[in-house]
Amino acid sequence: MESNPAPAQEAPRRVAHLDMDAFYASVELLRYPELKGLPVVIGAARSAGPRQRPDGTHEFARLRNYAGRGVVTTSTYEARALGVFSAMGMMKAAQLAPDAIMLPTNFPVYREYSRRFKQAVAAIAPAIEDRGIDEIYIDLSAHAEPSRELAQRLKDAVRQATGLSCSICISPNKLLSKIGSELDKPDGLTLLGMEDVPTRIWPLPARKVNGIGPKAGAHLESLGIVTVGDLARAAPDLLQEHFGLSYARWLIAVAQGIDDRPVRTHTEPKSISRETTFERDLHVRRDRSQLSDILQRLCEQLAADLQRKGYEARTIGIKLRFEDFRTVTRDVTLPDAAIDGVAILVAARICLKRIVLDHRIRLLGVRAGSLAARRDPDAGADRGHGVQLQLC
DNA sequence: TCTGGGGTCCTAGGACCC
DNA sequence: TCTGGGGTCCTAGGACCC
Repeated sequence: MESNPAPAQEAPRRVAHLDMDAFYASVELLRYPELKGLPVVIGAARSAGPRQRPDGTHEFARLRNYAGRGVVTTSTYEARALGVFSAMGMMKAAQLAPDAIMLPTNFPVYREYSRRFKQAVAAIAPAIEDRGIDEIYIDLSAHAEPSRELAQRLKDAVRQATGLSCSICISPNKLLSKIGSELDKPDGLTLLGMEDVPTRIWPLPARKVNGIGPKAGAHLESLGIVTVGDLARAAPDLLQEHFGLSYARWLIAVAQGIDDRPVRTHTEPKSISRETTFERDLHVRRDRSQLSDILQRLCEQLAADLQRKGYEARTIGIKLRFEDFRTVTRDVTLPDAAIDGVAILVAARICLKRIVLDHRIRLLGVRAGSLAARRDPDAGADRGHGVQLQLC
Protein backbone atom coordinates (compact mmCIF):
# COMPACT_ATOMS: atom_id res chain seq x y z
CA MET A 1 0.00 0.00 0.00
CA GLU A 2 1.25 3.45 -0.89
CA SER A 3 1.13 6.56 1.20
CA ASN A 4 -1.29 9.28 0.27
CA PRO A 5 -0.26 11.56 -2.56
CA ALA A 6 0.61 15.18 -1.89
CA PRO A 7 -2.40 17.29 -0.90
CA ALA A 8 -4.17 19.12 -3.69
CA GLN A 9 -2.97 22.61 -4.48
CA GLU A 10 -6.10 24.50 -3.53
CA ALA A 11 -6.53 27.64 -1.51
CA PRO A 12 -6.02 26.58 2.10
CA ARG A 13 -9.18 26.44 4.15
CA ARG A 14 -9.54 28.04 7.53
CA VAL A 15 -11.62 26.03 9.97
CA ALA A 16 -12.29 26.72 13.62
CA HIS A 17 -13.32 24.32 16.34
CA LEU A 18 -14.99 26.03 19.28
CA ASP A 19 -15.55 24.07 22.46
CA MET A 20 -17.28 25.41 25.57
CA ASP A 21 -15.23 24.87 28.73
CA ALA A 22 -16.78 22.32 31.16
CA PHE A 23 -20.07 23.44 29.69
CA TYR A 24 -22.79 22.04 31.99
CA ALA A 25 -20.73 22.67 35.10
CA SER A 26 -19.97 26.23 34.03
CA VAL A 27 -23.66 26.93 33.42
CA GLU A 28 -24.44 25.63 36.91
CA LEU A 29 -21.77 27.96 38.35
CA LEU A 30 -23.56 30.88 36.74
CA ARG A 31 -26.72 29.85 38.60
CA TYR A 32 -24.91 29.05 41.85
CA PRO A 33 -21.85 31.32 42.00
CA GLU A 34 -21.21 30.26 45.60
CA LEU A 35 -19.92 26.95 44.19
CA LYS A 36 -17.05 28.61 42.33
CA GLY A 37 -13.73 27.00 43.21
CA LEU A 38 -15.36 23.85 44.63
CA PRO A 39 -15.38 20.36 43.14
CA VAL A 40 -18.81 20.02 41.51
CA VAL A 41 -20.09 16.95 39.69
CA ILE A 42 -23.06 17.02 37.35
CA GLY A 43 -24.66 13.62 37.07
CA ALA A 44 -27.76 11.82 36.03
CA ALA A 45 -29.14 11.98 39.55
CA ARG A 46 -32.83 11.11 39.45
CA SER A 47 -33.61 13.38 42.37
CA ALA A 48 -31.76 15.72 44.69
CA GLY A 49 -31.35 19.18 43.30
CA PRO A 50 -30.31 21.94 45.70
CA ARG A 51 -32.82 22.95 48.37
CA GLN A 52 -33.44 26.57 49.17
CA ARG A 53 -33.10 27.52 52.84
CA PRO A 54 -35.41 30.12 54.44
CA ASP A 55 -32.59 32.71 54.22
CA GLY A 56 -32.36 32.24 50.45
CA THR A 57 -29.09 30.31 50.41
CA HIS A 58 -28.92 26.85 48.90
CA GLU A 59 -28.24 23.50 50.48
CA PHE A 60 -26.44 21.18 48.09
CA ALA A 61 -26.25 17.41 48.07
CA ARG A 62 -22.85 15.76 48.47
CA LEU A 63 -21.61 13.03 46.21
CA ARG A 64 -21.23 10.66 49.18
CA ASN A 65 -25.02 10.50 49.45
CA TYR A 66 -25.50 9.27 45.91
CA ALA A 67 -27.06 5.88 45.29
CA GLY A 68 -28.00 4.78 41.79
CA ARG A 69 -26.76 3.87 38.34
CA GLY A 70 -25.97 7.28 36.92
CA VAL A 71 -22.74 8.40 35.34
CA VAL A 72 -20.88 11.68 35.57
CA THR A 73 -21.93 14.00 32.77
CA THR A 74 -19.44 16.78 33.51
CA SER A 75 -17.33 17.93 36.41
CA THR A 76 -15.60 21.18 37.29
CA TYR A 77 -11.83 21.40 36.92
CA GLU A 78 -11.55 21.11 40.73
CA ALA A 79 -13.41 17.77 40.61
CA ARG A 80 -11.27 16.60 37.69
CA ALA A 81 -8.23 17.23 39.87
CA LEU A 82 -9.68 14.60 42.22
CA GLY A 83 -9.92 12.10 39.36
CA VAL A 84 -13.60 12.57 38.51
CA PHE A 85 -14.24 12.65 34.76
CA SER A 86 -17.14 12.37 32.32
CA ALA A 87 -18.71 8.93 31.81
CA MET A 88 -17.43 7.63 35.15
CA GLY A 89 -20.04 5.89 37.29
CA MET A 90 -21.38 8.21 39.99
CA MET A 91 -20.78 5.54 42.63
CA LYS A 92 -17.12 5.43 41.71
CA ALA A 93 -16.93 9.22 41.65
CA ALA A 94 -18.39 9.23 45.16
CA GLN A 95 -15.51 7.06 46.33
CA LEU A 96 -12.98 9.45 44.84
CA ALA A 97 -14.60 12.71 45.89
CA PRO A 98 -17.21 12.10 48.61
CA ASP A 99 -17.36 15.79 49.58
CA ALA A 100 -17.86 17.07 46.05
CA ILE A 101 -21.11 18.92 45.38
CA MET A 102 -23.59 16.94 43.30
CA LEU A 103 -26.08 18.51 40.93
CA PRO A 104 -28.63 16.92 38.60
CA THR A 105 -28.49 17.71 34.89
CA ASN A 106 -30.76 20.46 33.68
CA PHE A 107 -30.87 20.13 29.92
CA PRO A 108 -33.43 22.84 29.13
CA VAL A 109 -31.09 25.41 30.67
CA TYR A 110 -28.02 24.01 28.88
CA ARG A 111 -29.90 24.06 25.58
CA GLU A 112 -30.74 27.70 26.12
CA TYR A 113 -27.09 28.61 26.72
CA SER A 114 -26.15 26.48 23.71
CA ARG A 115 -28.56 28.44 21.55
CA ARG A 116 -27.09 31.71 22.83
CA PHE A 117 -23.46 30.89 22.12
CA LYS A 118 -24.22 29.53 18.66
CA GLN A 119 -26.26 32.59 17.81
CA ALA A 120 -23.42 34.86 18.98
CA VAL A 121 -20.96 33.00 16.74
CA ALA A 122 -23.40 32.99 13.82
CA ALA A 123 -23.62 36.77 13.95
CA ILE A 124 -19.90 36.88 13.12
CA ALA A 125 -19.42 33.69 11.09
CA PRO A 126 -22.56 31.91 9.87
CA ALA A 127 -20.98 28.77 8.33
CA ILE A 128 -21.45 26.62 11.42
CA GLU A 129 -21.52 22.84 11.79
CA ASP A 130 -23.36 21.75 14.91
CA ARG A 131 -21.48 19.08 16.84
CA GLY A 132 -23.77 18.80 19.78
CA ILE A 133 -24.75 21.02 22.65
CA ASP A 134 -21.32 22.45 23.50
CA GLU A 135 -19.19 22.47 20.38
CA ILE A 136 -19.19 23.62 16.76
CA TYR A 137 -16.98 23.82 13.71
CA ILE A 138 -16.89 27.10 11.83
CA ASP A 139 -15.72 27.57 8.24
CA LEU A 140 -13.78 30.84 8.20
CA SER A 141 -12.34 30.48 4.69
CA ALA A 142 -14.38 33.37 3.38
CA HIS A 143 -13.17 35.76 6.08
CA ALA A 144 -10.28 38.18 5.57
CA GLU A 145 -9.52 39.01 9.20
CA PRO A 146 -6.31 37.54 10.65
CA SER A 147 -6.92 34.31 12.60
CA ARG A 148 -5.88 35.54 16.03
CA GLU A 149 -8.12 38.62 15.90
CA LEU A 150 -11.02 36.58 14.53
CA ALA A 151 -10.66 33.89 17.19
CA GLN A 152 -10.50 36.49 19.94
CA ARG A 153 -13.58 38.25 18.56
CA LEU A 154 -15.51 34.94 18.58
CA LYS A 155 -14.44 34.22 22.16
CA ASP A 156 -15.44 37.72 23.26
CA ALA A 157 -18.84 37.35 21.58
CA VAL A 158 -19.46 34.02 23.30
CA ARG A 159 -18.54 35.47 26.67
CA GLN A 160 -20.68 38.52 26.07
CA ALA A 161 -23.69 36.37 25.16
CA THR A 162 -23.35 33.74 27.89
CA GLY A 163 -20.86 34.81 30.54
CA LEU A 164 -18.96 31.61 29.70
CA SER A 165 -15.50 30.89 28.39
CA CYS A 166 -14.67 28.65 25.47
CA SER A 167 -11.59 27.28 23.78
CA ILE A 168 -11.00 27.75 20.10
CA CYS A 169 -8.50 26.61 17.52
CA ILE A 170 -8.16 27.78 13.95
CA SER A 171 -6.33 25.51 11.49
CA PRO A 172 -6.63 24.31 7.88
CA ASN A 173 -9.11 21.53 8.76
CA LYS A 174 -11.52 20.01 11.28
CA LEU A 175 -9.11 17.31 12.44
CA LEU A 176 -6.40 19.73 13.52
CA SER A 177 -8.81 22.27 14.97
CA LYS A 178 -10.52 19.61 17.07
CA ILE A 179 -7.18 18.53 18.51
CA GLY A 180 -5.97 22.09 18.84
CA SER A 181 -8.93 23.43 20.79
CA GLU A 182 -7.91 21.11 23.65
CA LEU A 183 -4.28 22.21 23.76
CA ASP A 184 -4.83 25.40 25.72
CA LYS A 185 -7.99 24.66 27.74
CA PRO A 186 -9.74 26.37 29.45
CA ASP A 187 -10.22 29.74 27.76
CA GLY A 188 -7.78 28.68 25.04
CA LEU A 189 -6.84 30.27 21.74
CA THR A 190 -4.70 28.10 19.46
CA LEU A 191 -3.57 28.59 15.89
CA LEU A 192 -2.17 25.66 13.91
CA GLY A 193 -0.77 25.30 10.40
CA MET A 194 0.32 22.19 8.54
CA GLU A 195 3.90 23.10 9.43
CA ASP A 196 3.05 22.67 13.13
CA VAL A 197 2.07 19.01 12.75
CA PRO A 198 5.50 17.50 13.57
CA THR A 199 6.13 19.73 16.58
CA ARG A 200 2.66 20.07 18.10
CA ILE A 201 0.63 17.05 16.95
CA TRP A 202 3.13 14.21 16.73
CA PRO A 203 4.01 14.30 20.47
CA LEU A 204 0.34 13.79 21.43
CA PRO A 205 -1.19 10.39 22.25
CA ALA A 206 -2.89 8.85 19.23
CA ARG A 207 -6.06 8.66 21.35
CA LYS A 208 -6.35 12.46 21.08
CA VAL A 209 -7.39 12.03 17.45
CA ASN A 210 -11.14 12.22 16.97
CA GLY A 211 -11.99 8.77 15.64
CA ILE A 212 -9.33 6.77 17.48
CA GLY A 213 -11.30 5.42 20.42
CA PRO A 214 -10.60 2.95 23.25
CA LYS A 215 -10.46 -0.14 21.00
CA ALA A 216 -8.31 1.25 18.22
CA GLY A 217 -6.15 3.06 20.77
CA ALA A 218 -5.41 -0.14 22.68
CA HIS A 219 -4.81 -2.03 19.46
CA LEU A 220 -2.33 0.61 18.29
CA GLU A 221 -0.63 0.56 21.66
CA SER A 222 -0.19 -3.21 21.43
CA LEU A 223 1.78 -2.52 18.24
CA GLY A 224 3.98 -0.01 20.05
CA ILE A 225 2.15 2.95 18.49
CA VAL A 226 1.38 5.39 21.28
CA THR A 227 1.76 8.88 19.82
CA VAL A 228 0.58 10.42 16.57
CA GLY A 229 4.27 10.57 15.63
CA ASP A 230 4.54 6.80 16.13
CA LEU A 231 1.60 6.52 13.78
CA ALA A 232 3.29 8.74 11.20
CA ARG A 233 6.35 6.48 11.29
CA ALA A 234 4.42 3.20 11.25
CA ALA A 235 4.68 0.91 8.22
CA PRO A 236 1.54 1.23 6.06
CA ASP A 237 1.48 -2.54 5.54
CA LEU A 238 1.42 -3.14 9.28
CA LEU A 239 -1.51 -0.77 9.70
CA GLN A 240 -3.40 -2.35 6.83
CA GLU A 241 -2.81 -5.82 8.22
CA HIS A 242 -4.30 -4.88 11.58
CA PHE A 243 -6.98 -2.35 10.70
CA GLY A 244 -8.07 -3.02 7.13
CA LEU A 245 -7.45 -0.90 4.08
CA SER A 246 -9.81 1.99 4.62
CA TYR A 247 -9.11 2.61 8.32
CA ALA A 248 -5.35 2.24 7.66
CA ARG A 249 -5.53 4.85 4.91
CA TRP A 250 -7.40 7.16 7.24
CA LEU A 251 -4.84 6.65 10.03
CA ILE A 252 -1.99 7.47 7.64
CA ALA A 253 -3.68 10.67 6.47
CA VAL A 254 -4.55 11.68 10.02
CA ALA A 255 -0.94 11.30 11.17
CA GLN A 256 0.04 13.89 8.55
CA GLY A 257 -2.72 16.24 9.70
CA ILE A 258 -4.65 15.71 6.47
CA ASP A 259 -8.44 15.96 6.56
CA ASP A 260 -10.66 17.04 3.66
CA ARG A 261 -14.05 16.77 5.34
CA PRO A 262 -16.14 19.85 4.66
CA VAL A 263 -17.86 21.90 7.35
CA ARG A 264 -21.47 20.76 7.02
CA THR A 265 -23.90 23.53 7.81
CA HIS A 266 -27.06 21.51 7.15
CA THR A 267 -27.78 17.90 8.06
CA GLU A 268 -30.97 15.88 8.31
CA PRO A 269 -31.36 13.45 11.22
CA LYS A 270 -31.02 9.76 10.34
CA SER A 271 -32.68 8.38 13.45
CA ILE A 272 -34.45 9.45 16.62
CA SER A 273 -34.57 7.30 19.72
CA ARG A 274 -35.59 7.03 23.36
CA GLU A 275 -34.12 4.66 25.90
CA THR A 276 -34.08 4.19 29.63
CA THR A 277 -32.00 2.28 32.16
CA PHE A 278 -34.10 0.93 35.02
CA GLU A 279 -33.27 1.59 38.63
CA ARG A 280 -33.09 -2.17 39.11
CA ASP A 281 -32.92 -4.99 36.58
CA LEU A 282 -36.40 -6.15 35.63
CA HIS A 283 -37.56 -9.74 35.37
CA VAL A 284 -39.29 -10.59 32.12
CA ARG A 285 -42.23 -12.39 33.74
CA ARG A 286 -42.41 -11.03 37.28
CA ASP A 287 -42.08 -7.40 36.13
CA ARG A 288 -44.04 -7.90 32.94
CA SER A 289 -46.63 -5.16 33.48
CA GLN A 290 -43.95 -2.64 34.44
CA LEU A 291 -41.91 -3.50 31.32
CA SER A 292 -45.01 -3.20 29.20
CA ASP A 293 -45.80 0.23 30.64
CA ILE A 294 -42.24 1.43 30.04
CA LEU A 295 -42.29 0.22 26.43
CA GLN A 296 -45.55 2.01 25.84
CA ARG A 297 -44.23 5.22 27.39
CA LEU A 298 -41.05 5.11 25.29
CA CYS A 299 -43.14 4.63 22.12
CA GLU A 300 -45.36 7.57 23.03
CA GLN A 301 -42.34 9.79 23.74
CA LEU A 302 -40.77 8.77 20.44
CA ALA A 303 -43.99 9.49 18.58
CA ALA A 304 -44.11 12.94 20.19
CA ASP A 305 -40.48 13.57 19.20
CA LEU A 306 -41.24 12.61 15.60
CA GLN A 307 -44.35 14.78 15.55
CA ARG A 308 -42.53 17.78 17.01
CA LYS A 309 -39.64 17.48 14.58
CA GLY A 310 -41.87 16.73 11.59
CA TYR A 311 -40.68 13.27 10.58
CA GLU A 312 -42.20 9.90 9.89
CA ALA A 313 -40.28 6.65 10.24
CA ARG A 314 -40.31 3.59 8.02
CA THR A 315 -38.03 1.57 10.31
CA ILE A 316 -38.76 0.93 13.98
CA GLY A 317 -36.25 -0.83 16.20
CA ILE A 318 -35.82 -1.80 19.80
CA LYS A 319 -32.73 -2.08 21.94
CA LEU A 320 -32.43 -4.26 24.97
CA ARG A 321 -29.62 -4.54 27.45
CA PHE A 322 -29.48 -7.52 29.79
CA GLU A 323 -28.18 -7.60 33.34
CA ASP A 324 -24.84 -8.91 32.02
CA PHE A 325 -24.64 -5.78 29.81
CA ARG A 326 -25.08 -7.78 26.61
CA THR A 327 -26.93 -5.55 24.16
CA VAL A 328 -29.20 -6.74 21.36
CA THR A 329 -31.17 -4.83 18.75
CA ARG A 330 -33.96 -5.83 16.41
CA ASP A 331 -35.62 -3.69 13.79
CA VAL A 332 -38.35 -3.94 11.26
CA THR A 333 -39.06 -1.96 8.11
CA LEU A 334 -42.73 -1.23 7.64
CA PRO A 335 -44.72 -1.04 4.39
CA ASP A 336 -46.12 2.31 5.55
CA ALA A 337 -44.34 4.89 7.65
CA ALA A 338 -45.19 5.00 11.33
CA ILE A 339 -46.28 8.31 12.75
CA ASP A 340 -48.16 7.61 15.98
CA GLY A 341 -47.42 5.86 19.25
CA VAL A 342 -49.71 2.94 18.52
CA ALA A 343 -48.04 2.08 15.21
CA ILE A 344 -44.63 2.35 16.85
CA LEU A 345 -45.73 0.15 19.74
CA VAL A 346 -47.08 -2.54 17.39
CA ALA A 347 -43.78 -2.56 15.48
CA ALA A 348 -41.75 -2.59 18.70
CA ARG A 349 -43.69 -5.62 19.94
CA ILE A 350 -42.95 -7.45 16.68
CA CYS A 351 -39.25 -6.78 17.26
CA LEU A 352 -39.44 -7.82 20.89
CA LYS A 353 -40.91 -11.22 19.97
CA ARG A 354 -37.72 -11.99 18.05
CA ILE A 355 -35.49 -11.79 21.13
CA VAL A 356 -34.95 -14.68 23.54
CA LEU A 357 -35.62 -13.15 26.94
CA ASP A 358 -33.66 -15.37 29.28
CA HIS A 359 -32.01 -12.76 31.52
CA ARG A 360 -33.13 -9.80 33.55
CA ILE A 361 -33.28 -6.56 31.60
CA ARG A 362 -31.50 -3.34 32.57
CA LEU A 363 -32.28 -1.11 29.59
CA LEU A 364 -35.03 -0.78 27.04
CA GLY A 365 -35.00 1.55 24.04
CA VAL A 366 -37.04 2.33 20.93
CA ARG A 367 -35.63 3.82 17.76
CA ALA A 368 -37.13 5.35 14.61
CA GLY A 369 -35.06 5.20 11.43
CA SER A 370 -35.44 5.67 7.66
CA LEU A 371 -36.86 9.09 8.41
CA ALA A 372 -38.68 11.23 5.89
CA ALA A 373 -40.26 14.65 6.23
CA ARG A 374 -43.85 14.31 7.25
CA ARG A 375 -46.41 15.03 4.59
CA ASP A 376 -49.22 16.44 6.71
CA PRO A 377 -48.92 20.22 6.59
CA ASP A 378 -49.59 21.00 10.25
CA ALA A 379 -46.72 18.86 11.53
CA GLY A 380 -43.08 19.71 11.81
CA ALA A 381 -43.22 23.31 12.90
CA ASP A 382 -39.74 23.33 14.42
CA ARG A 383 -37.91 21.02 12.05
CA GLY A 384 -34.45 22.23 11.20
CA HIS A 385 -31.87 23.88 13.32
CA GLY A 386 -31.95 24.55 17.01
CA VAL A 387 -30.95 28.16 16.64
CA GLN A 388 -34.59 29.08 16.18
CA LEU A 389 -35.83 27.28 19.30
CA GLN A 390 -37.80 29.41 21.68
CA LEU A 391 -36.48 30.31 25.10
CA CYS A 392 -36.94 27.87 28.01
C1' DT B 1 -17.92 0.81 42.03
C1' DC B 2 -20.59 -2.03 37.45
C1' DT B 3 -20.88 1.05 33.20
C1' DG B 4 -26.60 7.30 30.84
C1' DG B 5 -28.89 8.80 26.74
C1' DG B 6 -28.74 10.54 22.21
C1' DG B 7 -26.65 10.09 17.98
C1' DT B 8 -23.45 8.73 13.36
C1' DC B 9 -20.94 5.69 10.51
C1' DC B 10 -19.06 1.24 9.06
C1' DT B 11 -19.06 -3.72 8.11
C1' DA B 12 -20.90 -7.93 6.74
C1' DG B 13 -24.17 -11.34 5.34
C1' DG B 14 -28.43 -12.62 3.11
C1' DA B 15 -32.47 -11.70 0.14
C1' DC B 16 -33.84 -10.45 -4.15
C1' DC B 17 -33.71 -8.68 -8.84
C1' DC B 18 -31.60 -8.20 -13.35
C1' DT C 1 -28.52 -28.51 -14.58
C1' DC C 2 -25.20 -25.46 -13.10
C1' DT C 3 -23.09 -21.15 -12.50
C1' DG C 4 -22.06 -15.88 -13.20
C1' DG C 5 -21.70 -10.94 -11.37
C1' DG C 6 -23.73 -6.25 -10.04
C1' DG C 7 -26.79 -3.46 -7.39
C1' DT C 8 -29.90 -2.42 -3.70
C1' DC C 9 -32.33 -3.17 0.48
C1' DC C 10 -32.63 -5.02 5.03
C1' DT C 11 -30.82 -6.45 9.46
C1' DA C 12 -27.43 -6.89 13.50
C1' DG C 13 -23.63 -5.53 15.81
C1' DG C 14 -19.93 -2.59 17.07
C1' DA C 15 -16.83 1.52 17.33
C1' DC C 16 -16.95 6.04 18.29
C1' DC C 17 -18.54 10.76 19.68
C1' DC C 18 -20.86 14.42 22.73
